[in-house]
Amino acid sequence: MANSPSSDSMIDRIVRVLETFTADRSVQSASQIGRRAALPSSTAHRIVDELVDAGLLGRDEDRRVHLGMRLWELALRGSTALRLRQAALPYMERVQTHIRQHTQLAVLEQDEALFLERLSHPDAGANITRIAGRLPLHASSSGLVLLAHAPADLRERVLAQPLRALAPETVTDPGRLRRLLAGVRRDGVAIAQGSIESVSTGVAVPIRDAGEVVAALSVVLPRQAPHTAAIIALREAVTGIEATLRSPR
Amino acid sequence: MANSPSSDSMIDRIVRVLETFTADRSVQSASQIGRRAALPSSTAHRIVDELVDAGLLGRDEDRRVHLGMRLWELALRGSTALRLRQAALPYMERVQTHIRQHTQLAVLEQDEALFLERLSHPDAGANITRIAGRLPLHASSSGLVLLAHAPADLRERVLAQPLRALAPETVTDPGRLRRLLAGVRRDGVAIAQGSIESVSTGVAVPIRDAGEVVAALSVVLPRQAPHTAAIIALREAVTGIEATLRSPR
DNA sequence: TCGGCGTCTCCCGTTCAACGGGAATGCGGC
DNA sequence: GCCGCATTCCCGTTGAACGGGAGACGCCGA
Repeated sequence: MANSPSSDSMIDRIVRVLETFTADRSVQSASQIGRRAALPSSTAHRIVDELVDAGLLGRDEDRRVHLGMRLWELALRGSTALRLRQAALPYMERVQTHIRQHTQLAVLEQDEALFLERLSHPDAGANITRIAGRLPLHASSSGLVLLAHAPADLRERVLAQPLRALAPETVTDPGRLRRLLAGVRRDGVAIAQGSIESVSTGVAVPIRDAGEVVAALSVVLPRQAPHTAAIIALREAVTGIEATLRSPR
Repeated sequence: MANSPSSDSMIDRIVRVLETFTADRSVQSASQIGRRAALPSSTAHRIVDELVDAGLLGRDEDRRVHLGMRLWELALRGSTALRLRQAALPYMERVQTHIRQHTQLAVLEQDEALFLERLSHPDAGANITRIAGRLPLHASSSGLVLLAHAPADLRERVLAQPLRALAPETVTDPGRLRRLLAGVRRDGVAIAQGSIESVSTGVAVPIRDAGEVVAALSVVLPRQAPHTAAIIALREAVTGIEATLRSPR
C-alpha cells in the first residue's frame, strides 16, 4: 500500500500526503501520514505543519489532521469540474424523479472514470460509486462511454493493459470490448450488465461540449429492470445539460 | 490585486498559484499566473510545469492552464466538506421544492462564510453566493448564524475589525450586531433583510453535529416574502441533516 | 515586410533553506 | 515501572531551488 518514493519534488510529496486521505481515513496523525506517504518522520511532521499553516490541512484538538476547507475552496473555485457539475445537477435531479435509482456524472481522468456527482434515491440499493471515487474504464457503463469517445491512443493503451474483472461477467477481452465500444459509438448509449455487480445494470450516455465528449451521465438499475425509460430520461437530461454548457450561464 | 510575497515557502507559492484561479479566470497562461502570484517569470514557469506534471493543473492544446481534475479529487475524497454536503443535499432539494428560491449551505472558514452548496430554483432571481465563494460573517444570514455560535474570541476579533457594508442596510455597528447575534442564539434563526442586496432577505438556521454548530443552512427570499414558511422548511431540513450526520452513513 | 509584444525555453553560477538522522521529551496503557 | 508511539528539537551537510538574462517563437497591426 505504501507508495514507492519514485520521484521526490516538494510537489510530489504534497500529493503523496494528500493521497493518504481517503473516505475511510479522513483523520490521521502526522506520523501515520508520514508512514503512508513514505516520508521520514521528522520530514513528515515539518511538511504537515507547513500544510496546516497554509490552511490546506486542518488540525483537531487532539493534534490529528484532516483535509482543510481551504484546499476544498482552492480546488473548486474556477474548476471546470464545478462548472460541469452545476450544469448537470438540475437535470440529474429530474432524472432522479423519473428513475428512482442512482444517477451519476463521470469524467475521464488518468485512464479511469472519475465520478463528479452522484444522486441516490432512498429506495435504491447500495452502489459502489462515490463522489471523487474512480472505476476502471472497461468495467462501468460510464467508463465505456468515456472510453468509446476517447482519443484512439488512449483507448489502445487501456485495452493493451491487463483488464481487471470486478464481477464474474465483467468483459475483459480486448476484442469483445472493441466491438462493444463500436456499438456504444453507433448507438449513443452504453449498457453494462453485471460489470460491477452481478445484480445491477449500468446505462450511460455521453455529454458533449463544443462537439467533444466531456463527461458521461449514467444510471444504475436493478438487473432485470427495463432500460428504455432510463435511456429516454438520460437523453432528455443530456439535451438540457448541453444547452446549459453552451449558454454563458 | 497582486499578492505581496510576505512569506515564501514552496507551499505558499503553490497556494498563491492556485489562488489566481477564480470563476472568471479559470484558464490562464503561465506568465499571467506568474504575474498574479508575484513570481519571477522563469520561476513561475517552472512551478506551473511541476504542478501540471503532478496533475494538479491541466494544460490546453494552446498551452494555457486550468485547475486539474486530480486536484479536485484529492481535495474532496476524505474531506469533511463532502460528508456534510452529502448529508445535506437531499434535504436541501426538499427545501427547494417548497421554497422556490435559493437554498445554501455554508461553513465558517478563516473568519468568513464559505459556501459549500447552492441550489437555485429556475424562477428565482440572481444571487451573489457561489459554491466555493465567500461572504463576510456580519453581512449574510448564514454568516450571522455561524458568527453567533462561533467561539467568543473569534466573534470579538471579527467585531473589532472595520465591517464592510455590502448594501445600504448592512448592519456594521458592533453593538447592534452583538444584540442581533444574541437574538440569533435565542431564536435559533437569523434573518438578514437587505444586508447583501436591498431587494432580498436571507433566512438561516444552524446545523449541529455532536452539539457543535458546524454549518448554516439558508434561503434567500424576495424582500417582501413572508419568512415563516422558510423557517419551517429549514428547521425540518436540519432535523433530517442532523440525523444523517449522526448515523454512520 | 517589418517591428513590437507577449510567451515560453534554456542556461548557469550562487546560495540558503530543506533535509533527515538522532536524541530527547511527553503521553498513555498494560 | 516499562514499553510503544507521537512529537519536538538540534544541527551539520548539501544539492536543488532560485531567478536574472538572453534568445527563440508566434501573432498581430502597420
